[in-house]
Amino acid sequence: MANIHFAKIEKKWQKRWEDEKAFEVSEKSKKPKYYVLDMFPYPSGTGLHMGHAFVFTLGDIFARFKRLQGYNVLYPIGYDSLGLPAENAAIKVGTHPKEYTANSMKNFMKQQKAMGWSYDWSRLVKTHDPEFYKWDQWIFLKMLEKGIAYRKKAPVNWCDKCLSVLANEQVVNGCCWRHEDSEVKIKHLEQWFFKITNYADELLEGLDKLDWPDRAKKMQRNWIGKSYGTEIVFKIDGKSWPIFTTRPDTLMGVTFMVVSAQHSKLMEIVTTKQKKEVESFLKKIKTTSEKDSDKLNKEGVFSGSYAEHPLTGEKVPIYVGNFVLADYGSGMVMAVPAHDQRDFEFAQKYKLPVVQVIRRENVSVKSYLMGASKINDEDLTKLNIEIIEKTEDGDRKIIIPKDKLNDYEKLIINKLDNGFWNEYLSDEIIFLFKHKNGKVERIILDKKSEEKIDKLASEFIGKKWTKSCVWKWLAENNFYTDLIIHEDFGKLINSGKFNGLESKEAKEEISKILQAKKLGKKTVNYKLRDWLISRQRYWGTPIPIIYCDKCGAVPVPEKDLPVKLPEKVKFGKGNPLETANSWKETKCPKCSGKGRRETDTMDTFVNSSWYYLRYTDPKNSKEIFDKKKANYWTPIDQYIGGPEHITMHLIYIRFYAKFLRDLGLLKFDEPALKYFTQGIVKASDGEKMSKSRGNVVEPLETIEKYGADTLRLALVSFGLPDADFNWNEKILLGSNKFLNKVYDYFSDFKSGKKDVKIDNKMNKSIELITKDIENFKHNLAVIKIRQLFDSFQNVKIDKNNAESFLKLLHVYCPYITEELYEKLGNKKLISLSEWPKVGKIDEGLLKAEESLEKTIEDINYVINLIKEKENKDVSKIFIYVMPNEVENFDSASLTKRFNKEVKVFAVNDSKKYDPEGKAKKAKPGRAGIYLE
RNA sequence: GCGGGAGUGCCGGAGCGGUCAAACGGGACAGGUUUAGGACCUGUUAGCUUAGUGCUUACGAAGGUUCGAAUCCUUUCUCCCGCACCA
Repeated sequence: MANIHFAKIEKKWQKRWEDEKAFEVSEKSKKPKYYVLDMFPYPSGTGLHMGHAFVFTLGDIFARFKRLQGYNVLYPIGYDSLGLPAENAAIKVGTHPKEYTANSMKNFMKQQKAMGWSYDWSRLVKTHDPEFYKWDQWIFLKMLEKGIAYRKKAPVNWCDKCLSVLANEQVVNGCCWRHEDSEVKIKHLEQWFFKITNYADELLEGLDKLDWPDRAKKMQRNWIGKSYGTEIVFKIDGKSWPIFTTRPDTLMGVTFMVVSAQHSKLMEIVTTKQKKEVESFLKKIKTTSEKDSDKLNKEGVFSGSYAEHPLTGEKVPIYVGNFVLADYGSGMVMAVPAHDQRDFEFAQKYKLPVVQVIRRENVSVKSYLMGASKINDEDLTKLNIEIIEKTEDGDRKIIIPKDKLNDYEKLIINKLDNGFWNEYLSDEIIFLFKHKNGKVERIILDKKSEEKIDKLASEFIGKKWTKSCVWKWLAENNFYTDLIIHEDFGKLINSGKFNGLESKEAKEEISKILQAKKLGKKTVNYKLRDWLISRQRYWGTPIPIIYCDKCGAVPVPEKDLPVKLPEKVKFGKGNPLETANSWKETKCPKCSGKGRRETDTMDTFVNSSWYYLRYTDPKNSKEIFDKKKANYWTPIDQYIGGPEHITMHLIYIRFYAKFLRDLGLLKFDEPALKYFTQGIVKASDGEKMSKSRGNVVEPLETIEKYGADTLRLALVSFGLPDADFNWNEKILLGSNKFLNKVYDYFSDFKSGKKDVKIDNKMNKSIELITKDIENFKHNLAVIKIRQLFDSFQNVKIDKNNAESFLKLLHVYCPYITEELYEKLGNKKLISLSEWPKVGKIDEGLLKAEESLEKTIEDINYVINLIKEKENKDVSKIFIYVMPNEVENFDSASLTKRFNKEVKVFAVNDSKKYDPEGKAKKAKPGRAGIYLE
């Protein structure tokens, strides 16, 4: 077998594609448009890695596929070239980020071209180009105008290694997203924000329309975190303090309040008496709380103040707690320990009362059977009562089936000693007291009956039964707690006039009453925060603002854009732009007085939030883009990228689209209709590929050794593209082998006759493969392509089918298919040809082939068997088939295949040779056979 | 804790109500070819059985729905990923 000269072929076709501008497109086409987009790469110095090779190959396959299907496909590429790594390299190696970036890009481009990706290079976009980031600045000014961009002093996440602040989305487990070992600190700084929360609702609702993986949609929903609830006003010292809750139905169970330790108005609540204690508490949690990724212990301290319960007017103590978020809701919560796990933990720790106000239906009945020596275990098991624990003194913890509750009551009334009691918990805690005279009293525990129960209990056992004692007991024994402490909905108890209401009704009712009293209203809350865009770094888009002592923060006029990055700055000591004095000092655009430029730059996610639009009109120097062009190409029909971008990039890009739409520039709501997330390429040992582990496989090296087509084919053959997979050298070799066979077959191609069977198989394959590609099931499509090849590799097929086959393979292996397509006599590029059409499919014929295959299998099996058992070689094969199937069995080709004499008979052929009556074994679709 | 996904042969992985002992690859084994190795070709690869078309177990575990389940439902175990004190 000849080895393919990949390098030569690759070079040849790269040049042809370039010379013919094969993949350059314009909006002046009659074909329908289709926008395929890969997330543009950050050009790092290390070059393209296998992960890149994989994603972009997926994109290229899809772009080529759509192109062949007759779409006007926009498949652009660019570089997300602003960003921290370039700057950090600058610090480390001493090069300027610009140089570093230029080198990286050069390196990238070479590799990208080698992979055979069919980009429209004429639309290349680089975000570090002032002609690009000029429009970042322009959008910023527009946002400022519309009140979307604003500046405020805020507690921000600070990473000591980045020497910059981070967006909320960039904080991972309390650490920096790029530096896992760098704890994020809280600093208070004046920073620029984008009011993404204005679009929270739309960002949430828009998800329904998108053809995205469920996982991605769910993650975004979760990130936006909309929750419906009620704002309830608690009065503290006559002042109103609203809090947010999703469970107003538990309002009557509030036993204390907790305010966040980071609350900005915390000290207004703390009394002078408690001040010292609170302060030392604050100090303590500052030093301990930070790194805990596990749930941290709930801790707190009494503030000294009390809040007024909006319904009962009762005084509720306020605690300062470490577990309440300052920036969610209002930074204070009403604590309902019976129906919130965190509140319960806190209540237990600080011995605060717990009041159950929601009762669940249909939960098992539990009882603690004290004393009751006359009741033996058999009595209980007879009633199907489960004894879960027995104490030394004969007490039993039991679970009673709901329907046996009456029987249980009867049993204990009969057998309980006079002058004793039993309590159990069904929907409520029920006490059965059996007096000395035999009278039985049944009392349900609530606030009113508490005193009476207390009295009776002390009469009976001589010591006081109090609620606090029960709670202590509960805490120690954990027996009833799961029935009382729960977060479920149910019916209200212990809630005065709301008793008996369902949670849902109670929510409405209580909200209504609060609203009437002006002490509350229904409201919504989001987890989503405004986007903090200020970064104290150099290699980003300068924020176009000039500070003036007289005029304040003045936007740079549009005509003065772009505000270019100064070249001469000092790296490594704080914010580099601070060191560019001649750049920093400028005139105030308003009063022409002394002005000072904003030295912060924008988060680089700003660039990727709209780059896809610039591709539609990349060289426009007058506008951000031509509206007509942009609206012709967009929205993106198929977006492809990593799962790590779901909560950052993909939220921001949607936000930007909505803002630009509101500016009147765009006509759509959602920028990316379909989104595909690829899996991660891991090393063959299942670990991440990394230099330190020494398990990295370099795309470029692989290309040199096996060819780009081999690499591309192998990458999609590993498994489903959206699942992670491990690198496997064998699959690479297998792919290479296959391509060699294909190359051999077609490079020496002589057209055969048209064949119905091959047509049929081809048509079926086209149908299935098209579907697979459409759904990104490339591993399956490749298998079908291989099977298709297997089916004809020993015969001559006609030119039409040959071309169809090459086109199917082309999306995966563009180079050799171009080469072979040319060898078939085509002058035009296969890249710009047409996807094969599905012709008529004869399912019957396919079945007939299947049955032929099965028969061949049978024959092979028996040949082996005879050889093994009798050590005889078979020389003649007789096949018996249904009369209508005879035509499917061509004895000549079978003779050739087995290199033995083959005779085919219809089962009803009276002249057939059949000494053992094997014809009787024949069934429709399966032949009978006899060998000798 | 919450949310998502997955558990199939020696391995990677198809199948997602009957056509399944399970595509396709890899590995292993046997045979052919070859000076040998490699490469290539042919076949076998749950168990039993019969010269194949038969039976029995199998699709993490246990139940259920159905004439029929790897496929649907319930419970449970394990693993992976994302979010995480969001009131």
